[in-house]
Parts: sequence; structure tokens; C-alpha cells
Amino acid sequence: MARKNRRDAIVEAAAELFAAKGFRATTVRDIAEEAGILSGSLYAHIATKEDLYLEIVQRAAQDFTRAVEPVLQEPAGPAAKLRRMIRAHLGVIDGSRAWARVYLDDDSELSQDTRVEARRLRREYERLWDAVLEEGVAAGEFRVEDETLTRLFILSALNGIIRWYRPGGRLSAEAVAERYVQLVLRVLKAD
Amino acid sequence: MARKNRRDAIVEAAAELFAAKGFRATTVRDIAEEAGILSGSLYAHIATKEDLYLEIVQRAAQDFTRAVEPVLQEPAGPAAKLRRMIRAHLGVIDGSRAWARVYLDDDSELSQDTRVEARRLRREYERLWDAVLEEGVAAGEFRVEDETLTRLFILSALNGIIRWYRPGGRLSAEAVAERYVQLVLRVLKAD
DNA sequence: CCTACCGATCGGTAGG
DNA sequence: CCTACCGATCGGTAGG
Repeated sequence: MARKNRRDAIVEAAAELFAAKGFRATTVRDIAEEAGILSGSLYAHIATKEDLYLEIVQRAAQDFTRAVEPVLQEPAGPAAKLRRMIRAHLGVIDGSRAWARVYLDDDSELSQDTRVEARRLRREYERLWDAVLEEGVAAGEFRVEDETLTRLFILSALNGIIRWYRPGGRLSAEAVAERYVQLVLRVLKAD
Repeated sequence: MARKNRRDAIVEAAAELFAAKGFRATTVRDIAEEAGILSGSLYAHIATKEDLYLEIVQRAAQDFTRAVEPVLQEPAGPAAKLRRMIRAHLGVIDGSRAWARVYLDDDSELSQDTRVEARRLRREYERLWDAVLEEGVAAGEFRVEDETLTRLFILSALNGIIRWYRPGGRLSAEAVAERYVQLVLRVLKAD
């Protein structure tokens, strides 16, 4: 558990605001106010607004990777692993909504360097999904004509959830996960 | 075919820039420069920057609707209709990329009124997809446990294409469409 | 459609 | 962490 110091409060406030309004529409004054200080004081804790964005993406990438990667090591079949990966992925979306949104949106408002680094982190994470698809194909359980296209199809569907899911809605995050698992497995089922 | 006057040039320039950099990061000076005039002159043609955004969304919504709606009236089975709808949808994404991107992205940087209207237009379009799902269920050809969830799953996958597809890449838009048709039909196939 | 400009706001800094 | 402020830039307007 991370110590809840002022710096964490600043990064947390920025994540919420970037997720809600976007990078450009969020001002350093918004972030400072949400963190309970004045905008000038922000720069005792951070270097630039863009660094703040990058830190959020890095933490979110870590959240997703730490939730999903261990599942790949479990002694289970590809379909069971995929099911648990989907549940873990949606668990992060549900539990860290603002962070996940900043991470999953390819924000076009940032410097080239920052976007390249954010993309690198997303690609790294996507490899975990390629891996489970390959396992399923090798085991003869999944039918995958084009791995990249299939992975894009599945992850687009999963990541779209962050744009409509709201806690307290008709379906719980777990219920959504369970239904999406079934839909994804139908895409892949070899029989 | 619309007359290619200066106003169209302005709206076209704005669409390209909003798609590439986002609404906030695009300045009225950027738009004016791209259209070959000075920023002050822009306001002889438009009322506000936000009106420009709304007009782009409206035209794009019309593009999608006009491409997809007629398919629903064709005398064909649900699977054949769905196939043609997917091809039409990806045809618009491929042919009007900037416009499609502005339309499909739920931009959180705008006023409440504009976002509400953009959402209304998207919802209207989504009904066409609900309609084909219902036809397929009624005909016993599609298996759909939860219509809304299934439609969200499919449209999220299809709309994700705009974030990675580039003309001249490994697969043509038609090839992507054909493969996505197969993946979507697997999600739905009742047998 | 241009010239000239406005009030507001932006990210960030200096000095304490 | 605050006070006080900076240069730059923003969307938009007046008058021609």
C-alpha cells in the first residue's frame, strides 16, 4: 500500500481530471485545486504537466500487467486462462477507472516522445493477449486465422467497456466480464 | 456532390485537425491557416469553434447512416445484411477517416449541449445495429443473450479499427472488413 | 476577407 | 507551499 502523501494526491487528482476532461482541457490550476494547494506550489512536486500524464500511464500499465500477467503462469487451459485474464482486465477497468481511461485512450494532444512511450507500454501489455491466443492455437482449442487482427478485435471490444460502463448500472462489472468472456470464447472456439 | 466553396474547405480543415490533434489542441488559427485565410476571417463563415465541431459530427453521422441504413431494407437474410452493414461501416471509416474519428470519439472537452447532441446522433445510428440483431434473433439465425451488450461488443470492436487502420498497410479496408465479418458472425451464430 | 486588437487564461518561474 | 508574476497564446470582435 502506497503512503498517501501529497504527491500521490496530486497524481490521483490529475488522473481523475485527465480522464474526465482530457489532457488539454485540464489546467494545472484544476489539478492544484483538487489537490488542495495553489498552482504555483504544484511545481515543488512535479516537473511539468506532461510528466504527470506519463506517470499516470506508467502506473496504469503496471496495474494491468500485474493483474493479468500472473494468470498466464497458472496451470490451466487456454480458455480458463483467457476467462481469468478478461476478468482481471475488467477488474482494473472497474477498480481504477480514471487511470485505465488515461492509459487506454491514445491521447493525440501530447508530445511525440510521450505518445511513443505510452504506446510502447500498451504494446507490451498486448503481448500477454497474443500469448494466450498462441497457447490456445497450439492446444488446438482456439481457431485464429490472423492473430493480430483477432487480438485487436477482442481488445477493442474489451476496452470499449470503459466508455459505457458505470458502477451501479444494470450489470455489475463481474456480470459484464462473465458475458464478455462468453462472447470472446465464441469468437475463438475451434469446434 | 457538394460545391467546394471556402466554407467546405474550412469544415474539411477542421475535421482533419480535430481528428489529428483533438478539439482543444486545435486552434482557430490552425484551422484558418489550413483553409488559406487568417483567423479573424474565419468568423465570416462560422459562429464558433464548437459549432464547427458539431457540424462535422452531423455530417459524419449522415455519412454512416446513409451508407448503412439502406442495407436494412434489402431483401436478404440477417447474416447477409450484417455482412453488408459491416462493409459499409468500414467503408465510411476508410473513406472519411477524419470525419469518422471525430464522430466516433466521445470528446470530453466540449460543452454539455454539444456532447448531448453528438451522443443522440450516435445512439440513433446504433439502433440500426440493434435492428439487424433483432432480425437475426427472430429468424433463429443469431444467438443473442443480451442485445445491448452484444451490440456494444460488436460496435466497440468495429470502431476500434479507426485507431489502428492505416491505408496502405498489410490489409486493405476490404480485407479487414471481410475478416471482421467472420469474427462478428462467430459471435452471433446460433448453430 | 484583412488589420488590429481585446480580455482571459494558459503552463511555468522567482523569491521567499 | 505561498505570493506575485511572466510571456505566450487562446477564441473571438470591431471596423473597414
